Amino acid sequence: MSPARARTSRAAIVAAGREVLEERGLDGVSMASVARRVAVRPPSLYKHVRDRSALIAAIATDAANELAQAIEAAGGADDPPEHRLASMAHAFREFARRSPRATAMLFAGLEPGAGPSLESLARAARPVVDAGEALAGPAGALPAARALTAFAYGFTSMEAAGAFQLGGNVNEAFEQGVAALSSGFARRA
Amino acid sequence: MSPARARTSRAAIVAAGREVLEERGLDGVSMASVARRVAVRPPSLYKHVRDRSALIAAIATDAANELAQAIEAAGGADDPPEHRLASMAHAFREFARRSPRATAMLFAGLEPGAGPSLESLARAARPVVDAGEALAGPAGALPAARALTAFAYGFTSMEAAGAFQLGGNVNEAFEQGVAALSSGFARRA
DNA sequence: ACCTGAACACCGTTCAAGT
DNA sequence: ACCTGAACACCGTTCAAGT
Repeated sequence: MSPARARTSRAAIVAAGREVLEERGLDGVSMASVARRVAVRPPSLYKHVRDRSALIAAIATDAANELAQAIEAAGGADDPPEHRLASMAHAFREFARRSPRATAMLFAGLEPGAGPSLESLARAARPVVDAGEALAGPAGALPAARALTAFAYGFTSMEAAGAFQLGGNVNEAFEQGVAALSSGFARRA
Repeated sequence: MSPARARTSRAAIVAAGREVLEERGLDGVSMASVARRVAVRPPSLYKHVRDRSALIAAIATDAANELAQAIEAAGGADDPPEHRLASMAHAFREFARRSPRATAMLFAGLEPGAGPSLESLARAARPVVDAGEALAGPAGALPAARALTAFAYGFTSMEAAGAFQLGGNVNEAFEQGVAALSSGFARRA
């Protein structure tokens, strides 16, 4: 009559997984560590996620959706496209600083099946492509969006990895890169 | 009098590790799989590398040195800096296509201690900074080099991850991105 | 001086048994 | 319907014993 009530949920498991990911890295996201955090034994997780790689994929998709939301919020105004792109690039960088390891998961080519869902990534890409079209016209939209996304991701990823060891003003390099790409693609419109 | 002669070497182990890395991914680089490839039992590896994370770091450093060589070769001529930068960006992209998983290791922020040596990365960065200085002057050299490296890395990483799903001409986006960054930073010189 | 088998702790996963 | 302990295969690592 009272079959065992759920003591956790898929959402709680994914959220716990994201915490562990940022604290201990991807290797630290074990079924044991996540189960401990939601106060359950490891085998119980299999009632909510298929296996560890499905859990990793769910964590990545969760992060992608949060990123999409941040980018939508930043790109919504009807400013000139250069401003929207700069503001989305900033939002991306802030997300990457909050969630560096999740950001790496979104782009850095995990094993097939362990990455975020394509829909969640497409949702994050849409506002960038829209602003790219406003900037560079229909033909230039996709290359412009790709270049800006690649730049923002590459930059923040190197930043998170501590790759900028030579001093200098890192913020300025980011600003100038975004500005250079914007004006470079705009000219071709 | 004839103590056991070495049946393998650190170099052979690192080379085997790089093969396994590209074939099966980072998770596939186990002490067991690498030992099998060099025809030795797992415990023997510990005579040549401290532990698995030191092996991963050695694989990353090996890849960084190969990348540095490719970039040095591409950036050597005394062409105008725009040409040198474009040619180094192409060399980077070719390396990333040959060794996609190693490339991800070089930039995508592994756990501390598992990344490539800083010297090997600095060696790869040097020719880019030099060309950046020729393009943008002493003050603009570092931002220009960082922006171009971030772009090239981000782009090839997304390419390897299959992130460019929307069709269109991917090569063209890469070319245009490099050109936009070059001219954007040159103008500020 | 390096290689090996045995051993240990740990993890992902399955499954029968609980409630 | 979900949770659990027990069990299995696998991996990283150590170490004493071989040559």
